Amino acid sequence: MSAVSSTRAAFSSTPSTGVRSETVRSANLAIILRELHFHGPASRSELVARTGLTRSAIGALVGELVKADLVTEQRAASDGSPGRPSPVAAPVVDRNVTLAVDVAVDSLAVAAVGLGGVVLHAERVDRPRERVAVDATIDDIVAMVRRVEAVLDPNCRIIGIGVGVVGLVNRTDNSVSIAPNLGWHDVAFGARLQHALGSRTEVLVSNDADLAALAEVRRGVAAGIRDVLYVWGEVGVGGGLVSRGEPITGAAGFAGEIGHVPVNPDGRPCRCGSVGCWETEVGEGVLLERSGRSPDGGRDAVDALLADADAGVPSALEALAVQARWLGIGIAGLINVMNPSMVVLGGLLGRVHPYISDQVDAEIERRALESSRRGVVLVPSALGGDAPLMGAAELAFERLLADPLGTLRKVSTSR
Amino acid sequence: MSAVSSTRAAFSSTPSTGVRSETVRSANLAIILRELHFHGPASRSELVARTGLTRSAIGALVGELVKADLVTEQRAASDGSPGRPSPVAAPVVDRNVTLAVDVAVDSLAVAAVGLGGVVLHAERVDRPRERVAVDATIDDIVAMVRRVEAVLDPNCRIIGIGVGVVGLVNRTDNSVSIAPNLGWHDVAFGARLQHALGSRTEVLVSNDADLAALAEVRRGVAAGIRDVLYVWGEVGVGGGLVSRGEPITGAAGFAGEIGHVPVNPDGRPCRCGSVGCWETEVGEGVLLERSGRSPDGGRDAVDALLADADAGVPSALEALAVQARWLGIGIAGLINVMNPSMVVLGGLLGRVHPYISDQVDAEIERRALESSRRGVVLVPSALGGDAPLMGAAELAFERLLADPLGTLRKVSTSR
DNA sequence: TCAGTTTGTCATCTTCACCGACAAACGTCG
DNA sequence: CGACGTTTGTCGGTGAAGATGACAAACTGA
Repeated sequence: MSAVSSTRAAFSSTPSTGVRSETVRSANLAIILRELHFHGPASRSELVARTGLTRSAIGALVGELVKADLVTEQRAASDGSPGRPSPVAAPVVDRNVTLAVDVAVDSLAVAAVGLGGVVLHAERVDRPRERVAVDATIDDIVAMVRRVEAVLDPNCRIIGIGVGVVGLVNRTDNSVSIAPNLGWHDVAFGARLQHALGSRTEVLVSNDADLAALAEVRRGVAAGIRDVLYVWGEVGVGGGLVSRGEPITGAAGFAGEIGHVPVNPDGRPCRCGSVGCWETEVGEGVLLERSGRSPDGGRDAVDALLADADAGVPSALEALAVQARWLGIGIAGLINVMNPSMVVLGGLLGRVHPYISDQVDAEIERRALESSRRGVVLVPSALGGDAPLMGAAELAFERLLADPLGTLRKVSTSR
Repeated sequence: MSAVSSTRAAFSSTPSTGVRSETVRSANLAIILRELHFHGPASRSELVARTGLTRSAIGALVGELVKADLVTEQRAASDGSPGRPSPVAAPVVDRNVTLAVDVAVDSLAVAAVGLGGVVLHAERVDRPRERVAVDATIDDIVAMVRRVEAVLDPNCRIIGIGVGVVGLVNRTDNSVSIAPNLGWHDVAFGARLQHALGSRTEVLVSNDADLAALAEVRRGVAAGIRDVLYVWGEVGVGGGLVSRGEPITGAAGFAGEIGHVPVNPDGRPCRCGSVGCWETEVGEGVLLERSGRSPDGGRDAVDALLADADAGVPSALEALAVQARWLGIGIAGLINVMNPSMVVLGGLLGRVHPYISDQVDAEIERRALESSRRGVVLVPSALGGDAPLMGAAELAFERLLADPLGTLRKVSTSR
């Protein structure tokens, strides 16, 4: 079981284990820390209002977090209102840090993200196709992590390490089952990276589209929205499903492979071995092909296509129209399945969407049930290409946010 | 917000509100009551082992449940093991009852279900197409409820009332948005039925496929399995999605309309207005049509078709083969989206499955990603046609199981 | 019948949040 | 500039709930 779900089990809706008063403390500390992490600094009185706890309880809880160096308190700047000013609690950004890693197809990124979601330092390097092997990737990541660590506060704690990988990730053991774009197959990536880093904290690995969805829901366009469908498309199409504010992982963590839903059973063969998968109709390759270009023209070819569309070139408009139809068909099906209140489009699909939004909307209106689609909004991703990286950081923070002091005890002894 | 999610919010993973010691008590009472409701009678020492609470805590908690007449304690039958025997706690079935209602296409069912999931009394009546109007339906339900109530223990409490309807149900206000098979449109069904029954407890309404899924996960073939895809098909196709043991409802409760996922965009028109929805390829109508029968032959025609298949009649086998292909295509897509560990087939699809399981498996193997489908099992429904009714009862129990004493206070004052 | 084992019960302790009184720190008004 | 009202932190006391540990009860088996 992943760390996220296990630490939360104590307070889930069907807890097998009993609740003790100690659990109450940990839950209330978690509430406050989550509040500060996600919504930024807040005065004590704001915390009182939001949690419903008393002033004395909040005082004690914040005090404990301060003692643990997770939170600082500062005098409030006077805002003109009467009464004694309430000190403002803020997360200690510099000394509570997660490392986030993104293993993309042609680039590698590492970031250090402080509590509160502040990016302290980030690096992204392009890399040639020859260096995507597992060992080379791990070597490169370790080197980047060392560079990033050198910049950090020497007294800082590494709370967790989160990794996003373009591929199918088994979240029960942080291994990569298959990553076609990297040529990986059954790699115990989490364990190997952890060993290479010499870290005692578990390296959490997840699918990059799932992490992008997490990032958008936590800090992006979908912040605060509980039922979200995130669709990420470049060469392939992936997705992240969020229900009640929590990502749907599936039994082993493979959920969200929406690019391989059959939409055209007699269509093109897919690299997954099936035929007519959604990504064979909305991926970058077909779009370029339909506009008369080479399917592996890459980003530059897409730019040219969109320029053509701006200029009104018929072949470009036609290719986009076909794209719009299939995009609408796939999204409509997923709306019927999930009934989200927001659909977020990332990657290529986010770039293309402004050109075809009307056609996509029309197709959805035709294909999705009226009840299910009522109130749904389609929006482009807010975090762009760094969404998986930000999601990886959030994944690494989850353990701390679920049980602050308990996690800290483990982190401090692991050094 | 539905009662289920609101009562659980206090202990969900992201509680906005603080946790008090009173909440601890209510959570622990809930744990014990859930244990007894779902897993049957248990000795106190078993409860100690399962919850991790101490003997004294369990004693006090069980005592409180006994005082509330939710639980009885009896001396254990000696089982040959040494030591002082632990009294066995069992739910009080007869006096804690929910009413379950199932509004199906051509029948109506009402049941009284006692705590622990025991069906105390159930009635199902077929009804002609002329009586499906809202008012007639409500009249019939009220009459059936009165008959059922007459059989119950005069001292029993009605804990809740749950209703399943063949149609799209808005769970935020228990209204039926649209039920094509009944000709209903925007009906405040929950409120109207509640008024007609003269009840003060909220009548909870949900989609019948969602409820069938709930029933299968709580007490059927999928008991204890956390990620389940339930596919229910007769004339139309519906579904219930379960992730982490909890049903996925979507933003307004419309999630699970898997029958309207586009699988054949240039296929048959669907009664929903779209084209090539999954149910146009796997519903009862096409299956009969493909075997050379009238599409509205109903259950008898299906029986004849299956008899033909047993006898090896080519047209029947061919129709089933086509059915198998489309069934596999749809399920494969949903496996890629959800990564369940079990797929449950209900209704017609459950009946047909034994005839075509190999072909369906083969299609899934071709269409679903290897990682996602690994370990997935397809099984027919265990509860059959009564699954929605049983699910309605479970829906009605949820409030009590989330906060036993708090709910009881409301129930007792409402009479 | 007696030792061994398991379990219920009871008094006491610890933890944690609530409550109420008081003091501190601010703005405002005369 | 100082008194007043307002808001908020702090501190001691209270109550609820589970943990602890000693002791009694109830069963098995020799």
